[in-house]
Amino acid sequence: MNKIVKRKNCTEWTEALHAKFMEALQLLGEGRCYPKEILEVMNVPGLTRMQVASHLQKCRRNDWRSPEERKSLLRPLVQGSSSDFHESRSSFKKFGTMPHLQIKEPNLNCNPNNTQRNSNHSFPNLSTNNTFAREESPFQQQFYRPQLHVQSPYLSNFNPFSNQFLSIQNTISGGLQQQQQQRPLFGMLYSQGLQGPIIKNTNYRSDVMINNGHHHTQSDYTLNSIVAQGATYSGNGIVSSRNIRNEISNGYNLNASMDNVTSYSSNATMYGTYVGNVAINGLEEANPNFQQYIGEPNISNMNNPFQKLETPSASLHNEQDNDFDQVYYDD
DNA sequence: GAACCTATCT
DNA sequence: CAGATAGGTT
Repeated sequence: MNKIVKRKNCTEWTEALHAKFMEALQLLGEGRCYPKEILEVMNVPGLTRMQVASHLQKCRRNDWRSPEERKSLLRPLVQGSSSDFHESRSSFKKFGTMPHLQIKEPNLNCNPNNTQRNSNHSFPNLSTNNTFAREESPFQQQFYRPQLHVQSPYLSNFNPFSNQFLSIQNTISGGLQQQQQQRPLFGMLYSQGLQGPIIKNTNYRSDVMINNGHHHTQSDYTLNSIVAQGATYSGNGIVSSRNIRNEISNGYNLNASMDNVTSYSSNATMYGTYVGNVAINGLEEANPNFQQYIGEPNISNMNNPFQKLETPSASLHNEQDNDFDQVYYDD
């Protein structure tokens, strides 16, 4: 007998296979993470689209554990947080369907510019301009369709529960709840209704900065807004990091200073998140003062990664500087 | 009707 | 529990 014969129909998603999967995602870019395409890119003989889809589902929901992880995950550690879980599940359902997105501005370099809108809540302060806010795990973004088209005055809501991903994640670690209250959101004000530069926000520790203005010269496109985001996911040898540094896209400058973002330990269900400062404005260079770095604990073992990211804002350099106004939504 | 997606089953 | 499948949606 040859080994050509398949053992079972049940493919096991090994680290390696998953790695391939992740690679495919990377390759495809945020806009096209669909089972079919992933499958094609992966180009693994026996693999079917449905299998990929299934795996994708798991990953999106953060349900998937690598075989290796499973082993080490033999510890219970349940703290009666199941209720949380269910709660989020319900809302999850509500917003579960993917929005219809339009792909726009393909030339933006910033991959993680996705937007997904699940519901629109109006947000008092920012309603005037085109405001855009979002929250999502970069990691997750990888799995979803990105490149949304952010419609003008548009504000997605900040309720963490509106975001299925977040919900799920929240359930992952107990401490999350608090994070949610921090309103991880940010706003962007586009002078000209640009759709491009959406810097995605990150989940748990997003410090928002909204710059109101006087420091800018109105150049062709001025984006008065500071947003932060960053994340890194690394698993199975795949690291996708978004270090945004003076990225220039479509004529406008994206001055993002952020040092390394987050890290994700292959086992975790989490993505750390780091929030750097991205300043998008007419200025040519990133303002050093602007830099904000939220200390990144080595999140190697993170039962509750978020906890650690909770307070760092207190130590942000920027906090005392007046160069820019910062607004933190900490409660 | 294919591809997606979520939910549910095995 | 991981992965397959059902069944609804786009």
